[in-house]
Amino acid sequence: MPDKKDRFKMLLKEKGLKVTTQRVDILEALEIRPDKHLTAEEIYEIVKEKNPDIGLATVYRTIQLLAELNLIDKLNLGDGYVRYEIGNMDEEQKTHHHHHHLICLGCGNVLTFQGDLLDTLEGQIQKTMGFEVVDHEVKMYGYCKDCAAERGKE
Amino acid sequence: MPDKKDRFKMLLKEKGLKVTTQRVDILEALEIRPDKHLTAEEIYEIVKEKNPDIGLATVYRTIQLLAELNLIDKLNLGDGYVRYEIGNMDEEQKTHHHHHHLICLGCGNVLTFQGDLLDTLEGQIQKTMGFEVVDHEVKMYGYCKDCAAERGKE
DNA sequence: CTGCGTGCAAAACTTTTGCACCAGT
DNA sequence: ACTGGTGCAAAAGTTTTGCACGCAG
Repeated sequence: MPDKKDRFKMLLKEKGLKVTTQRVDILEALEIRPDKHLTAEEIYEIVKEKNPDIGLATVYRTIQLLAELNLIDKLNLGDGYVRYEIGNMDEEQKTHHHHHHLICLGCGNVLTFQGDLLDTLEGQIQKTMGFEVVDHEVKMYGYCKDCAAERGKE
Repeated sequence: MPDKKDRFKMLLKEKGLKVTTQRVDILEALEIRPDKHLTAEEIYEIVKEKNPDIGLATVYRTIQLLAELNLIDKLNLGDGYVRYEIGNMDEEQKTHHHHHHLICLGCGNVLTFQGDLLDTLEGQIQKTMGFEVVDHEVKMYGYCKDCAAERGKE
């Protein structure tokens, strides 16, 4: 895949916006982080290591920009923080995200899964209710393999 | 179905908690309202019509209580407000809620649907990933029948 | 140069908490 | 009476906004 940073820079130029170090740093933070699902504050802390002068307001403003450009997805785990993750869709596939999350009630980890069954469900909704589905978000709460085993022992 | 208010009062007594007018008023507000999915502030406004002296803090405290008793469900539409709706489950069926919402991007209405297909999906997740699903929440964004028709015209 | 973007601080907003008073049991 | 509940106001916490300065184009 083409580097996400390049795509970002391209989009900025297209729209007559400026490519600043802060904006690139913030995208990088989201890209590098393996555990994903970062809050604004977490992104701020990461970027500050490299660029201590950055302001939290800039993080919020850039996050909003990135979401508008469909480069990142908003995600709400219900813990009071809004979280963000890099979108994993292809170039032009701007619609239909893949927000399928398994949230472990034991360790708090968030896994992702690919649900092709959702398409069937959407077809059903379209037919029975006339509701035209554009995007969806699915959250499953439960226990991951390890935590389920741990609980089984007790 | 047995009156939800009676069930609430019963549960309160069981736990040695008090049945106050405020608590009953708040449950009533959630029960009466047809459009459901109310924010704390909205509940506050509704109850204030009947009991102008109520405080917003009491609404928050009661909401928390009702959620703990599984009488209402938390719901996050991603618009910055936490919302609440009366649970539609049977007496003892405390696990596995039915948070299946269709959110219309046109008119903003929120519809509900019953998704039996989700069970299939859960079985698949259990098998392939060893993740034990306890509860789930599904949100579909799109256009309801009316709004889809409206958009078709243009 | 021109104007968009940034940092800082203050504001805005939702939700929580401390405390004195009040009401249900 | 006792104890938990309420209202008010202040606090806490996240996100937004106004403004002067600085940097990208």
